[in-house]
Amino acid sequence: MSKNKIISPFRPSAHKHQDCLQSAVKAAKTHCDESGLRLTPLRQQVLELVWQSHEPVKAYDVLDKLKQEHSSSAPPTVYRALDFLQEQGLVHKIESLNAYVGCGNPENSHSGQFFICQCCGSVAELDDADISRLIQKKASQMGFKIDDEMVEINGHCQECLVAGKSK
Amino acid sequence: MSKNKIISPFRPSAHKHQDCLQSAVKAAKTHCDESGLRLTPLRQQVLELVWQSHEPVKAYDVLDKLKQEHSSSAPPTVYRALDFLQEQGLVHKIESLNAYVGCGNPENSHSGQFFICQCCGSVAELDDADISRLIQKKASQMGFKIDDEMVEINGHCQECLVAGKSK
DNA sequence: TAATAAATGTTACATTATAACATTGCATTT
DNA sequence: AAATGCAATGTTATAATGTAACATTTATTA
Repeated sequence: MSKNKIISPFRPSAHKHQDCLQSAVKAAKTHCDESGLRLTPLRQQVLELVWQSHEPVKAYDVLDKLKQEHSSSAPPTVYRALDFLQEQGLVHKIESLNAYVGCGNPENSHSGQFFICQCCGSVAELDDADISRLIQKKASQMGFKIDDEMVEINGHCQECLVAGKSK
Repeated sequence: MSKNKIISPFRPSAHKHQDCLQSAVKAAKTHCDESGLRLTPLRQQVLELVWQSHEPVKAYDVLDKLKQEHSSSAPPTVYRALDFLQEQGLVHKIESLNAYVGCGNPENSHSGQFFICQCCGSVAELDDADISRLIQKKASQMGFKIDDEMVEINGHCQECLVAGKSK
């Protein structure tokens, strides 16, 4: 499989998002089954809430929605579920936004490169071996050993540019 | 001038840090003079506190130290100064740490790539054109227009690796 | 079934950051 | 020098993000 892949592209605003959500849940179930881990109803619900869109969502927004069906929810409820999902590569945290976004390819562990549209708020995720390799090379030149990469790029996606939005 | 440069290298633990601090303050003064901006005593003091080391410092740690000489300080005092210094490229925020680090090259505006040692906490900053160019190329392929890049790499620096620390 | 571990509930609090309005200080014009 | 305007700082309060610590419940296994 190519390592230069688009994990989650920018989506046309009218795409059939239900499919994204369903395949994410299915992948999560498969992953957890194979790893002997429990995708509990709570964890699945948090995963689904994160996958409500391709925009990163805030922990406290997830909490608010969670409370509607599950009144005992509190901050630790959400943070624990998000921590679990992150550890399993099912969601990523966008550090520059303090927000979380679903991962479209939990099969392969990766840190990902994120392109964040400041106009529509959507995020596209790449897992691009060229970028990783180059960063790795630069690190080696300094004698630096990489544990984890964070690449978050802010800008404007094609759809917003074409629409002439500027925000 | 080469664009592939190390803005701030990892420093030997015993380097003469006073020189780093002094040249940072001098560069800041020059920059503000040339731009008609005011490096007020407060802003300079915050800059100096950020430059106490090559480790990112937390806003509230800056605040605690500031209070010792300047008892009226409050969170907005520090955040305003940090915002000013960031806008002028005199400090960078490390998003993954919610912490701030001095910039060794405020002359040229840049977003920088940061290598963070999880052992000693030090940060090295690159402004590497190869990395920027590659990210730019990948963005173009998606029709994405970049406004700002954040690259934060966690790992272990050479000095810590040699010393066999693992933390 | 009892023991254990994992997950969730619950309360409290720590950390990070900003809003809103008041005051002060500096620069320019008169 | 006085009046004006704007930038900077002071001040209070609160919002937003995240965690510690311990109790309880649920699932798994001995």
